[in-house]
Amino acid sequence: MMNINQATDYAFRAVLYLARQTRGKVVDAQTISRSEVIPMRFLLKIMPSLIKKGIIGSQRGAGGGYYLAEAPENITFLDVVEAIEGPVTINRCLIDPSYCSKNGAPECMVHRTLADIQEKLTGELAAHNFAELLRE
Amino acid sequence: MMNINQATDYAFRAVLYLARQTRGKVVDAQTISRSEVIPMRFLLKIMPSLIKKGIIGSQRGAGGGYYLAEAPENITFLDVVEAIEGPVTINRCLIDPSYCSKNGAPECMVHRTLADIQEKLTGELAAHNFAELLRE
DNA sequence: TTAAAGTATACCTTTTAAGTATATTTATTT
DNA sequence: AAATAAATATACTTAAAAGGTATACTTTAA
Repeated sequence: MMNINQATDYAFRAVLYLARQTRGKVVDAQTISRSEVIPMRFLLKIMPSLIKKGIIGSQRGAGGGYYLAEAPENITFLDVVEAIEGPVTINRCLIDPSYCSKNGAPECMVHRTLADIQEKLTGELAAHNFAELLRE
Repeated sequence: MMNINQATDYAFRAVLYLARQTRGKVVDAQTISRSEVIPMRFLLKIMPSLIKKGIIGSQRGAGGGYYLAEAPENITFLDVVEAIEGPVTINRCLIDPSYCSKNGAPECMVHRTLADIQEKLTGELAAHNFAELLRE
């Protein structure tokens, strides 16, 4: 079905939640979990991926939590998808030619067309940022 | 990773194989399986989905096989994806609101943006047909 | 009428998704 | 300095989906 996974869906909501706070405000995991109806433990597991990408930051210890590390207009949908799922690849043969059962026939037309479609998709994901979500 | 599955990849290659034959030619499953390096039994399982969509047709009995049921220019990538995987939905909340753990908050911004992205993706899939693959 | 095809089902095995649990580290507060 | 609140690291579990295989059956040309 070509869909994003649940973790990514939760990540979108967590980032949007932080984007709605006053800039730099630190919010603990439990508050985000309750507000966005995301299983607490699961949220705790995906947050480090967003941190590694530089989308959010964290403050450890009592009174700690998470905060937005970038301006909302600089965080795109592509950033979040890549943070959680890694590079977007609509067909594995596009990253690993050995994956193809025809052994990466170099002149594969299907491959080329999928590469084109994939490029359009990533472009579209990159075209949407979180500032836009705050406005509407 | 937002990728199509293996069955769809095989289906693309099977359809392209038939599109390369002289119009209406009947080719048996084993020949397609060998030429395109697709596991025979697996190919046999996915072909009925392409038939239901009207993309290919079949001839049963001795000397039977499969043939293209449409002109290549009328078969799009979207047709094949939908035949095998059903409707393209990048997030399940887009087809089933009850799926959302926030219970389909009607004014969900993430939802709206994903719907937009999905529309662009299906448009892109529909913009590529098999006649185009024959030319290059 | 027999053999070569596709069809229908059902099964199996591996991987991935989704979520849970435990122990540990960090840092604030008292 | 101790207690406590919070994130982090790691490992485990369960369920579903992906990918493929096997068997029995139906159709039809030769």
